[in-house]
Amino acid sequence: MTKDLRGLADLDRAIHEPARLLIVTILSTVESADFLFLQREAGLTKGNLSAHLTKLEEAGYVEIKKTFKGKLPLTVCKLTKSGSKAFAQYRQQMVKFMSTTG
Amino acid sequence: MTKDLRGLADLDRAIHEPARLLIVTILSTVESADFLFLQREAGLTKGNLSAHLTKLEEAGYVEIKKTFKGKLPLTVCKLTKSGSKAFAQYRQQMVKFMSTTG
DNA sequence: TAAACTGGTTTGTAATACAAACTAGTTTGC
DNA sequence: GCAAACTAGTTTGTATTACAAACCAGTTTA
Repeated sequence: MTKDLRGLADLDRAIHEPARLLIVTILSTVESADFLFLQREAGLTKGNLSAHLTKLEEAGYVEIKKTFKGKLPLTVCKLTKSGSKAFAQYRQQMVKFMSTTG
Repeated sequence: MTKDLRGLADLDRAIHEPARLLIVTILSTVESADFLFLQREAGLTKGNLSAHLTKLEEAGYVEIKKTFKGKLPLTVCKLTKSGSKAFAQYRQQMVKFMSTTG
């Protein structure tokens, strides 16, 4: 397994951005997560989180379901199959390029 | 070694950007590199490379020496001590967060 | 019934990545 | 000898972005 460093230029930008990387990493550890949980966990402002979730949704990586908990809105997010795959590949690339052995 | 995922938000953005991550990774494999070598190796346009090198220099991560090879300009770049350290830490973080074990 | 709160989205703005256009000097062709 | 083409970069213009402040629709509290 050789490192063609140029592969670094092809990193998936939808995932690579730190805030989204954090969101996706969190989502990869749970079955699903609601908006406020993600906000607390990631430490993002609502506006910022909302924007990043929209990007991830547009990329097809996160599925967003709007429902209600009692009378209040509830936004539930989960990684799609495609999102899981993309994240797995991103991790593989990163570990490959960043590990010292090689 | 526990993963506090929030650490992902603190990734060094001077390094994290893909083009710069590529540049820094290349520089970490050589003692020094001139502008055109970096351009070929990284596959960046001159303008883009120039801008990224300036950023890395401003961050104190790359030292840029302008000299001449014969009569033509020669720009030689190398990682500073601080740059090497920052890159090592970046890699550590990334491997820590992206490895599946844990 | 108005004020404050909840769970978000939209909007404005500053920073960024990028390539095209430019610059300063050099070599080549005629 | 001088214009045209080339070298090695830098600066400038633009489109995209990340981000938080302002906003919004509905709900609870006073």
